[in-house]
Amino acid sequence: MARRNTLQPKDWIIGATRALAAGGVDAVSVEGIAKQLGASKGSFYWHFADRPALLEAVFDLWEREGTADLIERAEAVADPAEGLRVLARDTLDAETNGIDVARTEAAIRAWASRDPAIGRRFARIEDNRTAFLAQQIRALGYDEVTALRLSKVVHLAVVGLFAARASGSALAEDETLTFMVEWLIADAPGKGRRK
Amino acid sequence: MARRNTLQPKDWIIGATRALAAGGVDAVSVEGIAKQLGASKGSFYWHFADRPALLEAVFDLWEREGTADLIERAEAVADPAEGLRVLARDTLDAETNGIDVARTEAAIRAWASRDPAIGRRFARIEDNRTAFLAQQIRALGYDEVTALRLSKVVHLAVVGLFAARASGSALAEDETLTFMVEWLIADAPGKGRRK
DNA sequence: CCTATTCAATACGGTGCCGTATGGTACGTG
DNA sequence: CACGTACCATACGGCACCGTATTGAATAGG
Repeated sequence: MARRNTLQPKDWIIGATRALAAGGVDAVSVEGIAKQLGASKGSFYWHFADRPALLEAVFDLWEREGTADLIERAEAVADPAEGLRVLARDTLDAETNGIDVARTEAAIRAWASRDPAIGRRFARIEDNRTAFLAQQIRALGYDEVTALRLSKVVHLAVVGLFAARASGSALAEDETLTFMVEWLIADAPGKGRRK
Repeated sequence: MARRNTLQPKDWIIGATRALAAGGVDAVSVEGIAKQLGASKGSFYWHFADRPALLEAVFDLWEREGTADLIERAEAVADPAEGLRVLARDTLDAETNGIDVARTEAAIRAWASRDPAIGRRFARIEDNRTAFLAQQIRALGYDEVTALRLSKVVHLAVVGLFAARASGSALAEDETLTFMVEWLIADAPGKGRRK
């Protein structure tokens, strides 16, 4: 690990993610990122086999930093109400690695809807998310079936929030999500919790 | 209007919409649609000036058939509860012109997030939708500010429903939306309506 | 100081797409 | 039947991109 002013794979991955967020998966071009990075293709093909390999690395990084980490942080909180708040706060965090989270999320979902392999991986991640959501809501005191329904509603709203935010919609304010979460907590049957 | 077995502009528009729904705006290629239509570029450039003109026509058609019509039909219903049900039912209708509505909607939103002109038109349409939603919810008996909040939640959930459905997610069942709508109606302060 | 290894630039062939140019066919009308 | 017009196919130049091949610089280690 001597060299330091040399380009690392992660630089390419981040550049690719930036391009992905900005223009969708079709906009992730080796030559484009190279220019935008002040390098050339020669460098890229040293670090990666080909374009698909880069895309896979993009997905891997996003899966770790944009998904798994969120749930881990929220899981660490004992109180389910507070866990949901933490999750909401993290979800609303605008960027990671200087890249817009909502646009990335939306672009990756669109990508998943076209590439079957990515689609399968994405579906698994989504299942994890809603399972965790349902579990937290269940822990608030809701019964099983209601918790499941509510988790779906909340999840769809979050998906919509990302999509709307990516398209610059004025509807996508933080307040809409926090309103939902606080309502969920306040209306929980278990303990008559009020803010 | 003599010729009938000849290609009409609308054929190209529908083909383009199909391509848009399947692969996003970048997948709308003149040569691709031509092949998929059994024609050649010569035909296309007879009916349209260029690719942007085709895309504009795609957006126009979608705006009329996929948006304005919905609100009109729901507006025709006097009872706000029934109007919401009609809107939900129409929204969940799987296809128009043989094209998947959810994928089209998702693709157009992604398109709007990249093309500023489309973005502005799309934002106006979205405003109309939520304004109508808020008005209906208000008519159920909710107060102004709550109706506004709820309309945003419902709208985001619908956006999420489309996005999730486009990516083939199992979470995107009709039931989740109808559950929300029925809950809205049942919990309305005005009349204690129950199904 | 010499050399092997790491990293990167340039040049090239191949492909898919856009838009134009040019030519061809079929039909309505005189 | 001649002819103009509506409609369409083919061929072409240009561009952006992928992936490979080749060459070059910079550094570590003997």
